[in-house]
Amino acid sequence: MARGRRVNSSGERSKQLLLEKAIELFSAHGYHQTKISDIVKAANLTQPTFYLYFHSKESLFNDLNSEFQKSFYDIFNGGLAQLEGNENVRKKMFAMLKDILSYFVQNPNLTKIGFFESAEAEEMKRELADRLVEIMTVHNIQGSMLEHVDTRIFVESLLGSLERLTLTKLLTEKRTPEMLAEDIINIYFAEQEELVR
Amino acid sequence: MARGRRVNSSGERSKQLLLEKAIELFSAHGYHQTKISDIVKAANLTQPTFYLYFHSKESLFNDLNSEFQKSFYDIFNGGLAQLEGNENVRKKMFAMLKDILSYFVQNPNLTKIGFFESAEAEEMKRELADRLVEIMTVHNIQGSMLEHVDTRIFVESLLGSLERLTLTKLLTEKRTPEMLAEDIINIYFAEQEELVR
Amino acid sequence: MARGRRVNSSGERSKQLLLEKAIELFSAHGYHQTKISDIVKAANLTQPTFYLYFHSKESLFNDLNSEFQKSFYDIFNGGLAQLEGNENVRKKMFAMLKDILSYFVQNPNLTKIGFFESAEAEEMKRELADRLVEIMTVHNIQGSMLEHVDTRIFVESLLGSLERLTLTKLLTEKRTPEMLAEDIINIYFAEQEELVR
Amino acid sequence: MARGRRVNSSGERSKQLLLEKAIELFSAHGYHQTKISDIVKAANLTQPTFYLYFHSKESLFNDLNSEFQKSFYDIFNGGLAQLEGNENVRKKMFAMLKDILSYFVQNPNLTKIGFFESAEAEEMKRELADRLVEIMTVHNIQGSMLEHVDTRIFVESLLGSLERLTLTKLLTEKRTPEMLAEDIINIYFAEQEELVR
DNA sequence: TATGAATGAGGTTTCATTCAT
DNA sequence: TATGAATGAAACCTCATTCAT
Repeated sequence: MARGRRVNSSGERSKQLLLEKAIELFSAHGYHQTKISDIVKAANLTQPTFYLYFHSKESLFNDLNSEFQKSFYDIFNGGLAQLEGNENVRKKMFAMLKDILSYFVQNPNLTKIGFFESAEAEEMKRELADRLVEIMTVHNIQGSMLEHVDTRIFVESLLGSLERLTLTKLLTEKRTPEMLAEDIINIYFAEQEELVR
Repeated sequence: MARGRRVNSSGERSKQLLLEKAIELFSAHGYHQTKISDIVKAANLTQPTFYLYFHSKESLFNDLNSEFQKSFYDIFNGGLAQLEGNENVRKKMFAMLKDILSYFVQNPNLTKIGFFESAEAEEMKRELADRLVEIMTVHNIQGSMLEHVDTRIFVESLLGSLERLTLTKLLTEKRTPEMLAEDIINIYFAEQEELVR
Repeated sequence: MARGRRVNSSGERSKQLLLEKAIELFSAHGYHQTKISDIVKAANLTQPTFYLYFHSKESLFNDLNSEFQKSFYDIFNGGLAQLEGNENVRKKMFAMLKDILSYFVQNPNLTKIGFFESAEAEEMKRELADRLVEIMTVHNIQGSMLEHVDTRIFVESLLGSLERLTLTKLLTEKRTPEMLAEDIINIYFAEQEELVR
Repeated sequence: MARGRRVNSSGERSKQLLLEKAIELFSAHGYHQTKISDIVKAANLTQPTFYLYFHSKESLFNDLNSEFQKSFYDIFNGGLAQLEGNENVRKKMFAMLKDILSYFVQNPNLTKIGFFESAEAEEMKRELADRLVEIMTVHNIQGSMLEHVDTRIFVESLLGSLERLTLTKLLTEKRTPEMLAEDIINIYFAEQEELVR
């Protein structure tokens, strides 16, 4: 390939392309198995071009992770805000789950990176769990039938379900966010006369 | 500097040591971030010694994974065999979970590798889920309260809970296998007059 | 984004700017640590513009070096011409040194490049020394007190003093050309009844 | 070249070889123009071998520089200690210079690196000059004929002479340490009845 | 059995330079 | 005249693996 600018080339487009390919490859094969050479090959560009738009492989990965986390926190915090107050917990939980899962389907590869691949994902989930436990404790939420289960356990279990169902049912498009949110609600907040006591 | 066989050295001992350190490091930092040099350093041996006992880094990892899978399948299949027949499902499930979790606590690092790190883990879990779904369907198991939840979803959710609780509660020794098995049973098989119909 | 010729731009101005910045940066950080990207950034221009005016990084550096050498040779040769004849050597030497040092202070960065940085500087100094030795020998100049010192050594020593004093006292503006010329004369041509014999 | 250990190879020897070649090349072409590939090629080894013995190109260079500086400081401080007290300054100066120059001839390439190439060289020389000025001031040393020259200037001039004569006469083996030390003494400490006042 | 010594292969990153506009 | 966009070439460095002892 000759040196210099290509016909019809655009920086914005190239950067976008690299970003897309990076997300695809990172999510498909993980950080270590994705080489810069893979990314630029997929984008039909060369390695120096990568460094025109990104500082380093690591920083690109971190940026992607941050992007995910930011969006996720926004949605999660929005949902949590609704949860305060103890009526209609079931409905509110459903709404929050649906929002989260909707974001996931709309950004499947970013989700794989930020929710499953990155080192920071685990910390984020721990925080998540902490917040949920707190809210549930303060507002005295938890299905009556689960009265024998510690709230912390309840929450971690739910998180695990969310993780696995996302991976196997949502991102494989076997189920929609709505369906999955309903499933989870059915499992963790079985319908009852009164959810709180 | 001295070379050759060390006094008091035994091949088996060296191999065992390398195995242990490899398990520790792979489980702690993952495959790619664990270098052969790290393993042998931890074992106080040298790199060529590694190749005396293992064909390659990859094959060692695969061996460890296989070891885990074999044990796991044994336990799982044992449990499944009990499950056939539809009385006392709750108890049998509890027993199976307890067995699995017991194996996990006894082999925490191998579990991290074989259940969480390896590429084959996912496939194994898929199989697991398949078998569980099959059994549950054939024997018509599933709590009445979950009648609105598809069996496949139910099973994947349970698997997710198992994963996450193992990681956050069992391997951190915050909960025993018994406790955790009970928790899961309480969540997924809430006590009822009759579990099956 | 806008491309093409800027309003108010003039080729000469851009070239001059690049030249200035290049001199600054080459003199401050040396050839290898000065990147084209640094130069154009400092000049608020872009890399291709650099190649509009200069053939390459190396050729620019060489040009700068040549510019210095040319000026230097002019001054030096002028001074040498005066030196022919053996009266008033002290005064003539002083004048020559002052002229050289004046040029140095007026072109501090170019001096750093052409007198200290460039590979050719050494060759130039060798020539310089040769010429000085020749003149001094032919005209039988050299302080009586230094009768035990070989002329070549005398000259190289003086050159070394010139180098170091330029670097540490002149270019740091701790001393004027006049002062420094006098200092050197005082060291190398201590006042005597008769300078020559 | 086949992989693995070569016949008759020795780590000590390889390291030494690399060190030698590195010193040669760094001193001949400077830091930036000396590639690791050059060094290992000269040593008939491969690049990874370099990293078996040195942490990085930069650290190797720094090590070499430090080695020079340490030796130099030792010699210099030894010389300075002798200088305290004001009799026989001429002799003591001669001795010190001879020691320094002797070290230089014995380590010509290291000298080029540590005294002429490294960034730290300048700082070292500044310190050197400071110490000399201090000693000369305190002990009231300085040739009578140089009474019109500021001590600082005197010292910097001497240092410049030392630099240049080292480069052009000593390292080219045109003059021995003894001869050069004498030359410098003759220039800067012209014989007199009394050196101090 | 074990190690000292070495390397093939390949990774990330940098930089001077060039093309298309 | 000037720039946005791109790349060839090559630098430093790492790691799994292997040979000679």
